[in-house]
Amino acid sequence: MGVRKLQAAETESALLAAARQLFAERGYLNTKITDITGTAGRATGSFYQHFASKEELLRALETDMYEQGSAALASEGTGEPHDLADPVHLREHLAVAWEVMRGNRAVVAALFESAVAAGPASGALWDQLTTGTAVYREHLEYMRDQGRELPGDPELVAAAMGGMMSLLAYTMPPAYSADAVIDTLTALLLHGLAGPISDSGR
Amino acid sequence: MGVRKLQAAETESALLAAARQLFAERGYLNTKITDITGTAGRATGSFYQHFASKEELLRALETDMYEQGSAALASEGTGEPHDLADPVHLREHLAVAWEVMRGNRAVVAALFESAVAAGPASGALWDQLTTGTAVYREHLEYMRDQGRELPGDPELVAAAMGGMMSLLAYTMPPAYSADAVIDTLTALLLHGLAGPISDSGR
DNA sequence: GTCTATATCGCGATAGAC
DNA sequence: GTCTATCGCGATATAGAC
Repeated sequence: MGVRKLQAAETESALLAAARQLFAERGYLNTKITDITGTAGRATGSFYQHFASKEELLRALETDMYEQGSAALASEGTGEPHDLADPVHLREHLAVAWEVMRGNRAVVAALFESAVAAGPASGALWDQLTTGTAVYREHLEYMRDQGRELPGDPELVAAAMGGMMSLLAYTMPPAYSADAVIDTLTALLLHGLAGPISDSGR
Repeated sequence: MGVRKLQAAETESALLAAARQLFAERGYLNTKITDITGTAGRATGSFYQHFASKEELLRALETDMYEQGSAALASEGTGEPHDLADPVHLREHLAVAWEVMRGNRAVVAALFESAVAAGPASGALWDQLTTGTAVYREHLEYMRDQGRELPGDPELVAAAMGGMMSLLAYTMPPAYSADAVIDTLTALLLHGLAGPISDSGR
C-alpha cells in the first residue's frame, strides 16, 4: 500500500472516530461537518475526499455495527430459531441486543436522529424498526408455527419489543445498570405485568 | 373585542392549524416558518407577531393536547390508582393513551422530533418519557405497595411501556387498525410472550 | 491527499411602509 | 396587525495552490 493510500486510510478512520465521539456527545443533527474535521485534526475540505456527505459517513458506521452485531449473535449460537418464551433464550437475546446497542450508542443515536429527521410520513423509522427486528419476527413466526399462542401479529409484536429496546437504549442515562435493565425487560416481556402465576392463582 | 384583536386571533389560529397540518405531513424539523405562513396564507413577518419561534408555537400545541388528554382520562374515571394487571383496566388505559396520541399525531410527532433533535446527552427525551409515564409509574407503585411482584423498578417499567407506545404511535403507518394494536399491546403487557398460562402448565 | 479560501444558499429574524 | 423587502448568520460544498 502506497504512502498516500496509507495516509488516506488514517484520515478516514480519524474522521470516523471523531464522528463517533461527537454523535455521542451532542447527537447527529447537532454535529456539523466542520466539527468532525476539527476534532479529527483535519481541514474541512478533506472530508469530501472520503465521504460525499454526513449521511454517507453514517452508513459506514452502520455497517460496522451490524457486522459486529451479527458476529455477537453467531458466537452465541442464536442463529437457529428457538423458543423466545424460554427464559434463558429470551434473556440471552435481549442481553446481546442491549450490549451491542449500548456499546454503539453513538451509532444508534445517529441512526435514530437521522430517521426521525426524515419525518413521520417518510416511514424511515418504521422501516428501520421492522428491519432491525426481523430476527424477532422470525422467532415469533416459528413459535406460532409450533402452535403457540402469541399476543398478536408477529411483525407487530416484534416491532413493539424492538421499539421498547431501542428507545430505552437511546434515551436512558448511561448510569443505569445494564443487568437491572435486562432483568426487568426479560421479566416484562416473558410474563407481563401479571407475573409468572396466572390471575386465577391469586 | 376590537376588529384588530379579532383579526389577530384569526391569524393565530390559522397559523396553528397550518402548523398542525404540516407537522403531520412532513414533520416538525422539515417544516420551515415560511411554510407555515405560506399555507396559512399570511406573510412571513406576521408569524413573529404571535410566536417568538417555532418552538414556542409547539408549546401552544402541546398545552392544547394535554388539556384534551387529561379531560379524556378524567371522563374515564382513571384518576384513582387501580390494578394495571387487571385486563379491563389495562386495556382501558392503553386505549385512552393510544386514542389521544393518534388523534394528535402531529403534536406527538413534533414533540418527539424536537426532543430528539436536542441530542441524546441532553436528556430531553428521557425527561419527556418519564414525565409522560408518571401516571403508569404511580399505578405500578400502588401495585407494589399492595404486595404485588413487579418485573422491576416502577420508573423503568413505566418508561419501557410508554416508550413502546409512543414510538409505535409515532412510526406506525396510519393504516393499522387501532383495535388490533391495543389488543396486542394489552396481551403482551399483561402476560408477556409466554401467555396467560404459566410455563409449568405446558 | 490535504490544505486555505471562498462561493453559495437556505432560512430565521428584523425594518419600515401601509 | 399585516405586508414587502432585506439583512445576516451558519453550514455545505467547491476551487485551486501545495
